[in-house]
Amino acid sequence: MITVAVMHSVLNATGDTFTSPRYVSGNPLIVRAGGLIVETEAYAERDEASHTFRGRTARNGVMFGPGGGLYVYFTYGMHYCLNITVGAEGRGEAILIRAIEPTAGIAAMWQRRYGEPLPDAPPHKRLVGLTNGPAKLTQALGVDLSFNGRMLGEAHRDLTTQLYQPDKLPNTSDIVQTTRVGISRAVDAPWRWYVKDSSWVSKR
DNA sequence: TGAGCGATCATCT
DNA sequence: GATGATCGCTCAG
Repeated sequence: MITVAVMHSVLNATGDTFTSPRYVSGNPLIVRAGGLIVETEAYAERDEASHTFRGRTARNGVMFGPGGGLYVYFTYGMHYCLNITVGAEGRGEAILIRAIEPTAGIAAMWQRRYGEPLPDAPPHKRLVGLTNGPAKLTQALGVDLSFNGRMLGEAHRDLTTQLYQPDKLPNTSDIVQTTRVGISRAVDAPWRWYVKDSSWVSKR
């Protein structure tokens, strides 16, 4: 239930100071970027696929914190992934944000992802590629290890969630529940959810 | 269009 | 020393 609630939220991030010659004339801007969460995975404490399965370590300590914390980890030598803790303090539970549908700060996300200004007529395929994966969205939002251990809504380089048009929430029938991606253990646990009709879902 | 694979390093065994 | 909650490029079909 918590996972589905997270999926009904908009994720916003105030990334690093960002300068683009196209949008800024001489002065750097703080850019707020974000999007509707359209794909998530849940990881529980006694879950073989979870970082918390073997107990608390220096790396996964944030996952044992109170709900609403940000657990960011570095993987494959080059990627960051973002989780939001959801369990009570002492329980290693979190939700991996796997994809968002951009709603704000698209120019900033484009610059971060592709290293170039947003073109006048951006190809749909590249718009989707901005944030249709856990490491893609962290790159687009400017999320790195400096966010690890912070709480949602914390000031300065913060990350927040808010309900997206509460009167227009998608029906639960529009949400698909299925197995998680890219794991080698507990592969049958149906702990991934995504918005059925969103182009930004990483894998169907 | 999909399979295969290299990149690259923190973390854990 | 091995592995990984990934991504993007290349190549074959």
